[in-house]
Amino acid sequence: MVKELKDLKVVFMGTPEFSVPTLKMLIETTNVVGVVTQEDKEVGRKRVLTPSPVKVCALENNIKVFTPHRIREEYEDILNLSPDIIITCAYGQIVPTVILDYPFYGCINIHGSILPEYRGASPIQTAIMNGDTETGITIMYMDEQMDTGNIINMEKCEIDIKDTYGTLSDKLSIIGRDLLQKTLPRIIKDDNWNIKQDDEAATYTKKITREEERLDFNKTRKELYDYVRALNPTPLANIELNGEEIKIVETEIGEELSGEIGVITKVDKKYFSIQCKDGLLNITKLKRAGKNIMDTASFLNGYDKEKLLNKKVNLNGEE
RNA sequence: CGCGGGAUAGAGCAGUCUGGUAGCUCGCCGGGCUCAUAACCCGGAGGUCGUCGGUUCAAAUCCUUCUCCCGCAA
Repeated sequence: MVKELKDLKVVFMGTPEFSVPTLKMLIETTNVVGVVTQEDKEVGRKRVLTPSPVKVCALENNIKVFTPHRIREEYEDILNLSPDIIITCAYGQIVPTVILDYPFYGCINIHGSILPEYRGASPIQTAIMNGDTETGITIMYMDEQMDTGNIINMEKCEIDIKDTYGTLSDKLSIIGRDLLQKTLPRIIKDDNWNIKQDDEAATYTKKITREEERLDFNKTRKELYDYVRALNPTPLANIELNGEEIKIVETEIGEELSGEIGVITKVDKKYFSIQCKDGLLNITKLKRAGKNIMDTASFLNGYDKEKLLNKKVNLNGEE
């Protein structure tokens, strides 16, 4: 059953901006018969029902959209589309076996790491957080468990020292799209790798919790620097200073120095520095509650410097 | 109507409670000092104080309408 790509009936499942480039590519090159995404969410202070980026894109292209509350129970509509293949990219729900078993060419997933490393919810953030210099995209078949299926193709990607979750996510999103485009013809011809994962080597990632957003200055400068960019642009790492939660947007690794952990030991014109395990972490860009992101120079223009120098940030949440 | 913060010069803030000709820290422009400077000194431009209306001799300030931005929570 070899088909032309443009006749291939595809159901796409995805939710965030990350998935959109891939969806667009599929719309151009295949026959996308349906898109499955998460329900519209009440967002923000006004609680406006907001559709996911994938839904917006699908509607713009007049493609049927399905937003099952629990796909585990509401899968009939999807099967009724009789897809030849289902392609998933950051959908956000576990897909039941009934669906996985249905399409002739199977269900494939685009994952933001080089599997079996970083299975799970936050592969991109975790790679940055760990200070990795390389990550990538894996395209693989889906099975009942999370990110455990056979590998079809992968492509590596360098992580720049200045990459954030946001910038790296953008890069991987494009790499994923292009890699899928290259790989799709081979999937149809059944001429792909189909390599079993080495479960022994697997590592796992989990969602970052609210408490984990607080910086722990018992760590090293590099660890904190990586942590901050792993949480940028969302949800952003934070510190508590003078009773106020301040989000940390961007830092630099400062000089090597020892001193009491968590104390602001230096206030420059363009940044201030907090003592961590092996030296100073320079805070160069931040965000106060109720304010927009600003560079530290601006922050310092309006902030009483006596409330900064030699003050200690709240280290609660320490182990 | 989920809770809360905010809108004052290009940026960040103070001033609002106790109405009385708009201020601070930067940036910018010009000049000076210096071997030099992101340092220092002198001078300058730049604001209808988010919007509508009201109270008042007088409103950034008090009362009211609306708009926009942001944090939390979901």
